[in-house]
Amino acid sequence: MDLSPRHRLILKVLIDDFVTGNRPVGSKTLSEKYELGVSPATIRNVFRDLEEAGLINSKHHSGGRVPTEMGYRIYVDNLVVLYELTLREKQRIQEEYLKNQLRLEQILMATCRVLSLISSSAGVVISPKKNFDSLKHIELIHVSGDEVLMIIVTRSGMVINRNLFLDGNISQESLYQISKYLNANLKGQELEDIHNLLGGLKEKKDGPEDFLRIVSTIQTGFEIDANTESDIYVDGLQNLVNNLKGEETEKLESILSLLEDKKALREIFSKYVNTDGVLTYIGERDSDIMSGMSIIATNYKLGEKRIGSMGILGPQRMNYNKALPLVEFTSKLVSEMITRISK
Amino acid sequence: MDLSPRHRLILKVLIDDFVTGNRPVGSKTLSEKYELGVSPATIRNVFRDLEEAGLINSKHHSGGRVPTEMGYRIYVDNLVVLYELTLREKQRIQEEYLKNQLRLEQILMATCRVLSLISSSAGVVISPKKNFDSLKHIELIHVSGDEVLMIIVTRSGMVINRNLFLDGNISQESLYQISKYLNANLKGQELEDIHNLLGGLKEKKDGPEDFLRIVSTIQTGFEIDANTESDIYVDGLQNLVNNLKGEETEKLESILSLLEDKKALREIFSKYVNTDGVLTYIGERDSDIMSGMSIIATNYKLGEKRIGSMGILGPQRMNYNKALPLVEFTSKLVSEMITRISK
DNA sequence: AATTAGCACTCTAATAGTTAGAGTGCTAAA
DNA sequence: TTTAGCACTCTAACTATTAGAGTGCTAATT
Repeated sequence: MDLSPRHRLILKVLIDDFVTGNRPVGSKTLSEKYELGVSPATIRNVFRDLEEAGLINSKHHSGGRVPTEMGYRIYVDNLVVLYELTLREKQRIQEEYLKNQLRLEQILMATCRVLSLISSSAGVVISPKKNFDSLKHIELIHVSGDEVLMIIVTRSGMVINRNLFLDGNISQESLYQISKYLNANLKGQELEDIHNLLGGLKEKKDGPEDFLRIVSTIQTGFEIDANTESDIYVDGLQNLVNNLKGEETEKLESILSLLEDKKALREIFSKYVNTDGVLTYIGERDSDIMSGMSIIATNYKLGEKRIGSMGILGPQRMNYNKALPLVEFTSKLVSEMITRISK
Repeated sequence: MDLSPRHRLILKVLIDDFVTGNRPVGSKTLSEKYELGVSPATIRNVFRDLEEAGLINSKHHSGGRVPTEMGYRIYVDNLVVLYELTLREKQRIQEEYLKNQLRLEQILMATCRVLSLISSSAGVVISPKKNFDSLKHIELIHVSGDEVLMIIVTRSGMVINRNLFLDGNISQESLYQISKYLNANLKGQELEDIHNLLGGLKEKKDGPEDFLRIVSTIQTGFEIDANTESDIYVDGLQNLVNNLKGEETEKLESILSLLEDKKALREIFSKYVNTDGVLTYIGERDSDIMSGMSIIATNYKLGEKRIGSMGILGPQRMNYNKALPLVEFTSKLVSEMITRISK
């Protein structure tokens, strides 16, 4: 399936045109609108080849051609000429961050807003995976009776609250001592490792007496389920309505329920945390929910460490040439900001 | 504009029918479908009166009648016969809560889900107003250098985190002492009052020396902006798509952006916090954003105190007879649960 | 006096027919 | 290998037509 330069060119302009105009593209229009140097008849011949290769499609006998998922795949991987964000656009993005830049939560929210605003699709940002974040501070607070509030501050700036229930009463004084001990010994470790470490200390009975009495409970506080314990930010739903205008409303409904289903969304986006570069997922025809839709996503980092994922979700027919650089640029910016505030 | 019983009856069945069938209602259908004991001609006469009174409308000369906002108003206030939730429905609601019932956040989320599921509209829940919540526990934690994390646990179960920056360094020991002092003196007070109290202590230089040194900063931590500091839960967006199917997509777009605009949403719903009973807002023709839509909302309580608001947002043409009891029942349930967990 | 039957009229939504425009594949010529 | 030419196809837009439901008015009925 190696394509000649002409085949590639024609596939590219076909997709460019389809993405802009949202209607099937015919040989005549293509030759008139773009200076391809070949006649419609030649284009038709190329179309035939592309159709045989499964890269384009036509719904009706004389209805013009439309890219298939595979066509988009080739386009995104090889053909798209990335648009360079203008200075104005970059400024606009940066301004959005300047409004409130102190807290992690606000940075992520702004990121989501930026993604949706500039791409005219839905922006999605998943907060850092907590289990790989590292401990900045821990504190145990006696709330009432046998109830203890455990506060974990992580390096990336998240604050995790846990309600723990002990077997018996414990004084705030003891809790202070235990907090002190925990901070001295665990600071800087990843939360997931801490869970294991605590297991070890429990086994070896290593540590102050008060601490050993409640170590099991504390350990459960460090059980972090990556699948339920990250926040998800979604923005720009109205863009989806706009983009899917005219298509069946069921599509819109199913996408909206996907975007409301935190668990499913997390599952979809989580795979981008641990892969570098901006990736494009193009919904397949048979997988009902994402059919006709694409996701452009990447990760963001704290220092050199990939901690979360972000991206945009829009119709397959979207401006990849702008969306890809947007996601890339924004992710770098977020990473910088997060790295800065964690110092 | 006092309506005879017959006028009221006909307005009621007209709206009942329109809400169910979503198409304009004519005199003949009405007389055939319902046993009104009068002929179509009589119904037509009644229609004329109702039309003169501004309660119903017809878009085209022979296009059947449709209720106006005023018509809905009368219907909701005087005519609707409330549906009694079946035992099954009540059970279903309670089950939704049983899945995760420990934390306030989860209760509110479940409430939102219930509202949207059963009403087939969008559910909206606003978390408790923080400034009227009362203090259960406060703790100051030294994070690094001059940065202090202030944790406030409220009676209703919320945990508020604040990053404070002091003028100079302070030891964790001092912070423990200050926390102790604050808990001893402020526990049980409303957060807003605490802000004022701290001002008084600052004036009078009343309290331990360490405390007075940072009282101003602590005070700023209690500045709570009710307009930005409550969480909002929204669920059931796909229902809106379904309900507004067939209408212009602009409506859907504007409603979705409203639901994404936390500030606006909060503004709309906040007025229900301090009024008792289930209220119905019926969007007016000229106010663009809510035209064609209705809100059914009420508050929920901690003990006897109204602390937050909740409700559903759907098309004007909705099942008021079911929506109203749903909101009422659910709000009572939430109030009970919140009251229980705060003990 | 209130209600209803009858009637002529109106409007929508569904159906079918027509046509211009864009697109197609194939063949033969360049 | 490319292109011109041609016969054919399909859609979307437009027009007619019609059945069905609804209306207001008037005169008859209760």
